[in-house]
Amino acid sequence: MSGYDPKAIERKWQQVWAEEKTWEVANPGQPGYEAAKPKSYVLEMLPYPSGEPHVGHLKTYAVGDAIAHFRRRHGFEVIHPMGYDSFGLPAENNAIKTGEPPRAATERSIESFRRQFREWGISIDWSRELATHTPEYYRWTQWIFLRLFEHGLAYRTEAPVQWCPKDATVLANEQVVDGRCERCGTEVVQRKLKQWFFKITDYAERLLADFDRLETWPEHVITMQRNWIGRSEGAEVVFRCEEVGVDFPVFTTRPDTLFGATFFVLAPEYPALDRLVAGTPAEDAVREYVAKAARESAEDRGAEGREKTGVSLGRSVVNPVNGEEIPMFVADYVLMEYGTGAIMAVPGHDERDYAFAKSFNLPIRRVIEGSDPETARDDEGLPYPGDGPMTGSGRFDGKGNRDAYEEIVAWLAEEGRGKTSVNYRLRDWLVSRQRYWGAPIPVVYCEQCGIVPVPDDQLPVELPEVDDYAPQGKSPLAAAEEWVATECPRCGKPARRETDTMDTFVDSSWYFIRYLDPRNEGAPWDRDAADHWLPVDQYIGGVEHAILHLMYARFFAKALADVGVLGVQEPFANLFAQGMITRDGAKMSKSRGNTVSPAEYVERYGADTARTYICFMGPPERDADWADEGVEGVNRFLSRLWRLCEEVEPMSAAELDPAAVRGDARTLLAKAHWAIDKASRDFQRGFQFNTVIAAVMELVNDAYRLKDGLYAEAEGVAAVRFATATAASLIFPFAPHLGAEIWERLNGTRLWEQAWPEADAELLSTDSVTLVVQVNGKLRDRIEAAADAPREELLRLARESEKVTRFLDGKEVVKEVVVPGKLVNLVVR
RNA sequence: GCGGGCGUGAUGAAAUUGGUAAACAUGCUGGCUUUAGGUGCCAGUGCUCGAAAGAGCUUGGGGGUUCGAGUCCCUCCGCCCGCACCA
Repeated sequence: MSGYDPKAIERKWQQVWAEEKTWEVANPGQPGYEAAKPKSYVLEMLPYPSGEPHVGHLKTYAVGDAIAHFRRRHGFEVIHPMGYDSFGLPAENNAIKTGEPPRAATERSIESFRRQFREWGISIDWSRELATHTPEYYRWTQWIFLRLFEHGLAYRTEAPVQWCPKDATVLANEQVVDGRCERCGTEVVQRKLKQWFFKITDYAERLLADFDRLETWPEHVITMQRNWIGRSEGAEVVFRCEEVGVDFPVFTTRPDTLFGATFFVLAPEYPALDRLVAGTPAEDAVREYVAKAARESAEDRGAEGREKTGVSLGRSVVNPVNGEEIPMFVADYVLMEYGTGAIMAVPGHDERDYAFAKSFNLPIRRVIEGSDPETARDDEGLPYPGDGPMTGSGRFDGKGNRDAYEEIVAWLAEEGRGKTSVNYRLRDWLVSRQRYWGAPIPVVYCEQCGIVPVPDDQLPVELPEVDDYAPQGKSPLAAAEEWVATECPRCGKPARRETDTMDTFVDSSWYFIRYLDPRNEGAPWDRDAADHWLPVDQYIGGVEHAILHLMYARFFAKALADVGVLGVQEPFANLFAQGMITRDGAKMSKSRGNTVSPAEYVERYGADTARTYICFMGPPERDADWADEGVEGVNRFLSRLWRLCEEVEPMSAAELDPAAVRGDARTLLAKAHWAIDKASRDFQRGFQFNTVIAAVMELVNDAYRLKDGLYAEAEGVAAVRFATATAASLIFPFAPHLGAEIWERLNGTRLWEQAWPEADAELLSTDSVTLVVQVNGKLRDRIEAAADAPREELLRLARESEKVTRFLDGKEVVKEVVVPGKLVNLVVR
């Protein structure tokens, strides 16, 4: 025996698949298009090519590839493409450090990723490969930008934005975590800058509503997005400052507490603030407070348990429900980004307002009775956030606060002082970056015409070569004078190009559509091709993209549908969020020195072992810790399967008649069909690959136990052959090279062209079954009985058992429970 | 604080509708093969008592429903993830 040689086997099949372009599929209307087959779009999130792929990538593509293979063998025409999210900061930061242009380093990484994906044997349609940093791709990223611009969905405005001093760029809200840059961990600061935004807030409602259109998404991902969008219902109520004649609308979720408002607060960034205090005694104090707030980081401002600070404005507003004048303050616990940047403060029923009122000695008033009868009406139980009857609220007294809520809003609306309102936490998506390595924003600034979009026929706006990649507070593109200086496409006069580039999340928000028609030079995609393949039937990736990428891509699909170039509202019908692979219980990182290099394991054990191990570690959605012993265990199993094949291959076998087979041959055959059944069900039940593989292991174990006896007869040999080929067939989605090799040796055909096996119901059922006998729910014996034995027969057998009678002696059986095929339970007293 | 997830042997984990807890794998122990080591094959391995037969106990803790609970209900504890001065 020559032993399991994964290297030789894997090289052989990878060559076959590459030469024959096995995994390529054609679009409708193209030669080779399979009209009869239902389509299935299986997609893993595209990798950011940096250095070498890591085990996280291996897991994503091992899981996705298993699904792709499974679907193909169920008769689907599976499209399974691959590409690279190749614009981005790491390559650029590397360029700043080493001087090597980002393009060179990126293309080297792509090369390495491509090679390893091939070595892993992933069944990719390479004819559709793309990279987002190529002009052929970002030309269409720019094209999409222009369409959004035309539809008012891309706009430029000056706004306070989050600036990362280290990466020297602004960031989207989603890319700031706890006041720090999501990428490098540096504290962000606020700056006021003119920036490009996408109007994702217009889509807040649809992004929420269309969760209903999704088939299978993990509940927690939906929840995270729902929280992020942060819809809250309430009312907008207008308070007026008579002294200066300005209206201050506020958003509140508690209009029922309006009578309890005892003061009013503006955010430090509130635009009308200057005007309010100019020339008043409060001016200096307010200016100072605002300046101090501006200096503080977002993280410090949001710190937990922070003392409430603020300054009185010396002005007041009128509460529209009772005409009362209440004092105005500026305080940093009110955020300009949320609501209207102003609040009515109800210290009796809001904790934050309560804390502020305590510090500033402001009145605290109860307007809703508490639930505790002892303190329902006095000030002991304040602040009280719950429900109850209204009090101190004029004509609403005695009503439940929920009813009063509706009536107060209706009344305000009549008076023109308020209306129902819905507020979102979601902000518009800030897409400009003051960095080099991204798609240039395709607009031109003309003194005469203003912002002028670059015409479609002048795309792509190519990224110019520059000498210095280091950002100087503005994009390195600004230094490319020749490139910046252009002429206005509208009037022909000298004009300047936009020097910011687009957030890389823009690139990855539509790549899955480009795959469908990747070489199209006249359009981003052919509409028929997109309509045919979309939506993605199964999307696979890490949960770290739950909000950013997945929400942006959902927004893009809707926006593109509105633009009229796409036919789906939701790009990803089913999402599978895989768990992380850890080492020694910790996230892998270079600084920790606990990384696992897939290449090393592929070299030592082969890709089949590495892939199968990853799928065997546990349910793929769960985090799992890498263990070298586990890899060896899986390698041992694949070797066992291989040796079984080598052993039976040369033996002569008889034709098998499943109906006539008896004895061990039948036992093994039945086991094979059990494995088919189990594997098929578990595969579909949430991709429980670990138990699929365990079932194949059981089959191989049984074959080993029975084979020596079976080899005596040609029928027995046939049974072992069948078990071996079945094991190869079932393990194929995880170990495609080994599966294909064994199948070819035993059956002479190509495994991936064979339909997924179906279990023979005849062989799944057995004549006799083992039943458990319990007395008072405790296991006492097991009995063999005919599968169709009647209840009386089962009870007789159970009572006859010696092990059972011991527990029945001197007792009275008060109840007999019989579950056919499972158990008998005798209840005694 | 709000939302979501999880808690089962020495370890990774199984357990379709409530019906044999611990499949499969790792690790460990023993046997066979081998000059030896490794590999390979076979067997054993939840805990306690017991020489054994056997008995009792066991799914984070406590309680409940049921003939029967890892699974359903209540309650408490612990860990992980997301959001968080969001009006």
